[in-house]
Amino acid sequence: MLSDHLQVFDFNKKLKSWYLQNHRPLLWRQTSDPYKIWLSEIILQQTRVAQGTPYYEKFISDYPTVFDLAAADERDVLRLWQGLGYYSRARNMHFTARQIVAEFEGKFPQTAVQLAKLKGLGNYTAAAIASFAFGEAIPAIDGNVYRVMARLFGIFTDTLSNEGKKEFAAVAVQLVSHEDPATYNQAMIEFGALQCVPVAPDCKVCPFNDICYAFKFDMQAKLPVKTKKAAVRNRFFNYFILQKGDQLAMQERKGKDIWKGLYDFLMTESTELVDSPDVFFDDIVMYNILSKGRIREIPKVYQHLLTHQRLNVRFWWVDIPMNSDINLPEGLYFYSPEEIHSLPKPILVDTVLREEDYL
DNA sequence: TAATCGTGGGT
DNA sequence: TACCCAAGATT
Repeated sequence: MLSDHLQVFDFNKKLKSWYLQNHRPLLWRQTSDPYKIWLSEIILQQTRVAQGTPYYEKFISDYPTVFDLAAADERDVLRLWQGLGYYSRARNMHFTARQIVAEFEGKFPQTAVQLAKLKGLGNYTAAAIASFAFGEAIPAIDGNVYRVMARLFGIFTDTLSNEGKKEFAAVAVQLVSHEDPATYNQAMIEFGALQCVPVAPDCKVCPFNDICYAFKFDMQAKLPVKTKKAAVRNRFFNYFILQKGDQLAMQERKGKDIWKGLYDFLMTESTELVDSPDVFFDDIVMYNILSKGRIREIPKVYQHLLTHQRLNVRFWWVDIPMNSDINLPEGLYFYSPEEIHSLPKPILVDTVLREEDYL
């Protein structure tokens, strides 16, 4: 551990020097506008820079200010977010934009404590905005920073445990620069992202290989310590794409399951793969719907991987005659191709519709 | 508090 | 292939 102020001062000096020579010219670093910084931080949660960058550009273009975002429909915000995943980020961001306009006249709170009260902002994001936009001397500890600290100082406490968070935070508070906290936080994050990478870091060229615990004891692969993930569970979805003319029946997903707020089709979930449409007719509700139309061929199985789920999905296309008086279940409506294009959809649904040349 | 929330890239 | 992981937050 860095035991005194002189060592901390020296560490910060070398870190900043490394940063000034090696950092990437990322768009959201060219501004001190808290709205843009906030937007970038939400987008980058659990998301790679390469994947998030085009979304950042789209959002800044469509919603240049917090007022523009607040004035938007949630559906359009989700549509712009489509493909990024973790859609609660978009819903919370939209909610918070409206709160900032309604309660704070469009101005962001300026301290991490105040920022952390907003929906979608936890300790990390609040600290990041507070330091980047307002110069607060508070450490912003993301996954990169956990990794850097764990390796440098040989901290084996689980970074995701409460104990670990306290321990790492205590060390980080000692390290953070009070002269230039914004650059310090950017530098720690960038150092983790570029130099102290998760797999096979090139420690020969690391400016800290003289003091690094992990390098000294060859423990780079063991640090940081993280709890292992829960097992992936298998789920079996049967989607029914009811098509009437050029319109498809879609519905907004509700509840606590995946893809809340996005649009998909009539669906049943089963405990195993369904190979014949016969079983669907056992359910009276499904019978009443399916008997109004004609099921096409038995569709292929798509496997769609989420962090904790493996979805095995069949899309059963059902042609409904134009003169049918079919009554759709609650929440299900026919939409035109143009409307469907503008609806936010899970990437799997979007992919299938494109494959069928529908979108 | 441990489980859950997406998607895509890398190995 | 199967697994890891990526500027975390919420419940």
